Amino acid sequence: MSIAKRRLSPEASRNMALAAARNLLIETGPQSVTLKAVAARIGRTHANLLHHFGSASGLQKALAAYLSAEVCGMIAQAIVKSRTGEGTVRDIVDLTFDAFDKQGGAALWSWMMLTGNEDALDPIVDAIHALIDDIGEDGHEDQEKHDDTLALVLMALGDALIGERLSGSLGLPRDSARDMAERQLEDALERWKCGHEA
Amino acid sequence: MSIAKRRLSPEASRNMALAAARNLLIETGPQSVTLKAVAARIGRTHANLLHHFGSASGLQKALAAYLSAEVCGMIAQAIVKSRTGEGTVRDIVDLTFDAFDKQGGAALWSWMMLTGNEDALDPIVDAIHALIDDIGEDGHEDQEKHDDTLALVLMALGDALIGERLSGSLGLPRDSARDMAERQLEDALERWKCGHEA
DNA sequence: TTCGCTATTGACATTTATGTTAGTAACCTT
DNA sequence: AAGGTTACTAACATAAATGTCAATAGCGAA
Repeated sequence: MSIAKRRLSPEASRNMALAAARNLLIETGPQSVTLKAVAARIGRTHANLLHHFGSASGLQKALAAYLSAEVCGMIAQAIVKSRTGEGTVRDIVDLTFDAFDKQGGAALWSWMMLTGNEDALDPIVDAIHALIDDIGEDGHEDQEKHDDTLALVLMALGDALIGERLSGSLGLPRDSARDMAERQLEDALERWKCGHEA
Repeated sequence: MSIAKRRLSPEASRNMALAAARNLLIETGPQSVTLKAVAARIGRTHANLLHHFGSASGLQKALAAYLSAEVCGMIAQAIVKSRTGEGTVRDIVDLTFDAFDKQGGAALWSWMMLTGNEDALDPIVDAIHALIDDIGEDGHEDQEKHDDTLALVLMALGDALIGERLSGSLGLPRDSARDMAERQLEDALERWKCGHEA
């Protein structure tokens, strides 16, 4: 029927759709990431998205993988810089918090958990695993290291969800949680170093 | 028409509905807390809930207030016990974590934030405010006190959402996050005490 | 007992998200 | 240029959630 649009490669179509979905997620929340809304952003129909992703949950899973890759790439860079002395511990904290907040990680992941779609979180868990192996001064895998990473991630997630609301109400500066996380991570790095030297 | 059920007082009806809604929230997540599902649990129709709560978002707000009261009452008790020496710091941590996890606080709270329903969170924020005034040995209101409370709450929220998934994948025991929170809160209490004596 | 109030319901309307299908046309290969 | 593959669309179908409304009947008050 009528005027068919210019054809895109399946990859280009998927990437455009995923970028649009991510922006939609960040701007207006997970519940607004619908086939119709995403399609409208890239000038297609929702049937087109079903063609490329198979189903709505297929789009969700693809979005999870897409966000994981994007976000973990950023954090990995910060860690590398930190190890070579170019970056600070605070950079790691900021990038982790941003990944959950500004990048939409918290919205996506908590939505997945709350809707029982836990499988979609596999890529991000794998990515965190990889980050833990990279973080710190060397490759040893202490229990402590996992503990401290867990605490950092949990605080980042919590902060992205309710940090603004809560710190505002308590009269705290917006980056109060980041300050706490920074302190804790610095203590942790110190501990790891000593433990290794001993 | 036909067979009308036995009439309940508005309060009894509301309380039954709210308890059902809370259980539904805990068991199957926020998206399953619909008028129809809640009504089915108490043997009524969804039109009945609309009669009592005005709208679906009215039910949500009432649920938020209901959960806040229930949960904060528990935590407040733990704090009182802790001050009289009957309870431990760990009790406070456990109750806070349970409030978000087993009591459904995290599901409700993050659901409200993600759906842009932030107003419904007022009662919880107020309750946290009240708790902060109670916590610790005395009534002084240091910045630090707020900081540490914020960290505790954020970790509890994060843990409720993805703690099981993440700690499991990292090979950590399930209560790893609680252990960390306990340590931090003990340090904090020590700091507050010293600051006050000085 | 009678009367008024209202808790309760069934039937209907609306909106929205997801999914299906057949047909069209753009692009690549030959 | 011809033909096949498939990206793309419109139209339809379906299911679920919310909301409206008139009618019924339980329950307390007079």
